[in-house]
Amino acid sequence: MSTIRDVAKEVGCSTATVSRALSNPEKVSKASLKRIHTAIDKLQYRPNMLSQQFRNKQAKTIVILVPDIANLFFSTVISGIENVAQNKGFNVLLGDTRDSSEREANFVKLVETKQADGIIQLRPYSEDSLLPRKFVTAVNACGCENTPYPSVRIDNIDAARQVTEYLISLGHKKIGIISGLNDNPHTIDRMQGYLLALADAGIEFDKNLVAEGDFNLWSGLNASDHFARMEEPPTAIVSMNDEMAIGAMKGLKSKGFRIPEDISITGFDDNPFSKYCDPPLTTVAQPAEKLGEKAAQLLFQLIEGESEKQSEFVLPIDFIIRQSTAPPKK
Amino acid sequence: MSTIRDVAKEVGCSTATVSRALSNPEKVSKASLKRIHTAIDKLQYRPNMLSQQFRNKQAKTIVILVPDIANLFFSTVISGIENVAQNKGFNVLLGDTRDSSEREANFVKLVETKQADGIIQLRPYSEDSLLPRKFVTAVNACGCENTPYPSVRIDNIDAARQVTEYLISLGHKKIGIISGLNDNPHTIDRMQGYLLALADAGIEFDKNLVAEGDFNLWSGLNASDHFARMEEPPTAIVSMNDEMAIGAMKGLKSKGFRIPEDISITGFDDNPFSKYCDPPLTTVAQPAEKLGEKAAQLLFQLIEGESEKQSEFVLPIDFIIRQSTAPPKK
DNA sequence: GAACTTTCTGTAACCGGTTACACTTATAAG
DNA sequence: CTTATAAGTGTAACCGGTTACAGAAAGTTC
Repeated sequence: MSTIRDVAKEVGCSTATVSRALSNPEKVSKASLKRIHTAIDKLQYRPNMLSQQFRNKQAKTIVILVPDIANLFFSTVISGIENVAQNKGFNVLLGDTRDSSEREANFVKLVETKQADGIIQLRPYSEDSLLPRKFVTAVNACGCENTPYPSVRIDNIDAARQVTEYLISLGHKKIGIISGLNDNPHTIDRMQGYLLALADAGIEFDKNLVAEGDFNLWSGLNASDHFARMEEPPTAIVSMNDEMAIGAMKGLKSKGFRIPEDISITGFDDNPFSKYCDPPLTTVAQPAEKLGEKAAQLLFQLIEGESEKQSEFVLPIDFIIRQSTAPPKK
Repeated sequence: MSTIRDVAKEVGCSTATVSRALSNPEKVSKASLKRIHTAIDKLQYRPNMLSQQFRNKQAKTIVILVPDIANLFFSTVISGIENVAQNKGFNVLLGDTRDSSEREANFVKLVETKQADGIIQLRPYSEDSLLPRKFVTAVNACGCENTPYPSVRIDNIDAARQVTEYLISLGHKKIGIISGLNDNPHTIDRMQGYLLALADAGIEFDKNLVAEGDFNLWSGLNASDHFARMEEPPTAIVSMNDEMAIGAMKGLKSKGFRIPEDISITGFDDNPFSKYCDPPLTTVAQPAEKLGEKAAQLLFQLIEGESEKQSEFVLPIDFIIRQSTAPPKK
C-alpha cells in the first residue's frame, strides 16, 4: 500500500504539497495538482485515515447506545441519526448494549480513548447511568423529563394522557394498563399520564388493573391472561407499547374476546406491524426519525464546541386512531 | 488530557515502561507496575486509541453493510456478529446502505483507508456489487449460491422447495407465490425451489400465480389483491418473506377469505411477529444469529491472515408449521 | 528597477503511542 | 569466582499524515 511519500517521490515534490493537494487544493498550482492526481491514480494511493485521525485528534465517529437493535422504533431513530452524520462526514458506530451496563461502559470508553467523538444514548436516564461524564460529549434521545444532559424526547406523560382520555371519551370507565418494568422511566411517565387522565375524569385508580410487562410481545400475551381471568375484565386496555398490545390481542382473541367489541386496546410507537395486525391498532406515533435527526444535530453542535442555547427539545407526537378501539358495549 | 509521557514523568521512568505496563505487564517489575498504576489513576490517563491504532495499523473495527437496518432479520444477524466481534475486541460499524450503492461505496472506502479492517455484506451478491475488491477483506452473509468471495448462507432453493412440497403434501394443487423483486438473487433461488417442487409433483407452472412484491408489508397487501381478484384463486400462497405474508393475510381477510380454511399461506424468516399474528404463520426460520456468528468468525480468520480452508458455509433452516396452513377445502 | 504582495513549495517538527536494540543488574549454573 | 542466562529498563526511531514557518518565484505598483 503506497503512502503520501511514495506519491511525493513519484511526482518529485514534497509530501506537504501532496497533502495540500488533497485537503486544500486551492493552495496548489494547477500543474502540480494535475501531476499529483496522475501519480495518485497510478499508485492507487489511498490516504491512511488512521494517521489523519490521529494527527487531527478526531475519529470522525459517533456512537449510538441502543438498548435493543432489533427494535423497530430504535432502528428508525438510528436512521435519523445516520442521515445527519452522513452529511457531516461522520461514521456511526452502533453500540448494541442489550441493557447491560458493562457493555455500555465499553462504548463510553471509546469516547474517552478518542476512538469516537461523541455519544447518543437511546435509553432514558436513570440513576445508574454512565452519562453524563467528564470528557464525554453526549446527548440523550428518547428519554424522559429531567435528563441531566442535552436531550431530545417526546412528552410521554401527555401522550399517555391523551390515549387514556380518548378511551374515556368513548365511554370507557374500567381501563386496564399494560406497563413496562416498574422502574423504567418511560413506565413511570406514561403511568403518570394514565393516572392524570383518570383523575381528571373522576375515575378511581384500581391497581388491579395494572399488568406489568417488559415491552416485548410475549409479556403482552402474558398480561392479557391477567385481564382475561378477572371476574369483570376492563373494557379497554392501554398498552405502553405496540408489541405488548399485539401480544395481548393474540391472548385476548384466543380467549374469545372480540376486539374492539368486547375490549378496546391501544399501543404506543406505531410499529409498522400495527397497521397490519387484526384489527389495526390505535396507537401513538413517535417522530422517531426526527428524534434521531434532532439528537444528532445537537451532538454535532456540542462536538463543534457551540454553546447549547437550549438543551432540551420536546417533539410532538401523533395520535393515530385505528380499529382496535370502540365504545364499550351497552 | 494526559499522555503516556505525563505518566512516565510522574513515575520517573520511560514511556517504554509505561507502554509495556499496559500491554505486556509481565515484562515489568511488580514495583514499577504499582507506581505506574498509581500515576495513571492520579492523572486519569486514558491511552489515545487513535495513536495506538495508527501505530498498529489496525482500527479494530469491522463494518456491516446492512440493506435495511429496520429489518428484524438483519438485526438478529447483526447481534450474532456483535457477539463474536466483542469477544475479539473489535468494534462494529453499522453501514446502513438502504440499497444505495453510493452509500455502500462510502463504507467500502473505510476499509481501503484503514478505518476498518474488514466488511460483512448482508446483501446477496450481484453483478453490480463492489465486493470482492482488492485490499478489502470481506465476507458475505445471507447470500446465495456462487458468491465469489467467502460466504455464509442458507440453502434458499431447498427451503422454498420444502415449503412448497409441504403445501402439495396437504393436497394443494393451485399454489400462488408472492415473490421479491425479480432480479433479487433470493427471489431467483426461492422461485427455483418453488418450481422444482411443482415439477416433482407434476403440477404445471402458471405464471399468473406469481405476484411480485418487494419484501415489505405493503407489497404483500398489494399482492393479495391480485389473487383475490382471480376467478379461481389459489388455495395456498407461498410468500418469500413473513412481512409480505402478513400484509397478504390482512388483505385476504378483509376480502372475506378465511385463513387457513379458504386459503393457506406461508412465510419466510420467522419474524417475531409471525408467531403473534392471526393465525400464526407457518414459516421458515433462518438461523439468523448463527449466520452472523459464522460470518464474523470467517472474517476474523481472514483478518488474522489464516488461509480459508473452506469459503462457503451453508447453515440448516428450520421449517416451522403453525396455523396458517391446512388442507384445501373439499 | 526597487519595493511590495501574492502564489507556490519545501523543510522539518509534531501527534502519542510501540518496540528493536542495547544495556544494566540480578540470579543460576558450573 | 567466573560465566551464562534472565529480568527489567531506557533510548530513540518509527508509523503517515499535517502544518508552521521560511524562502523562492512570479506578478504588481509606483
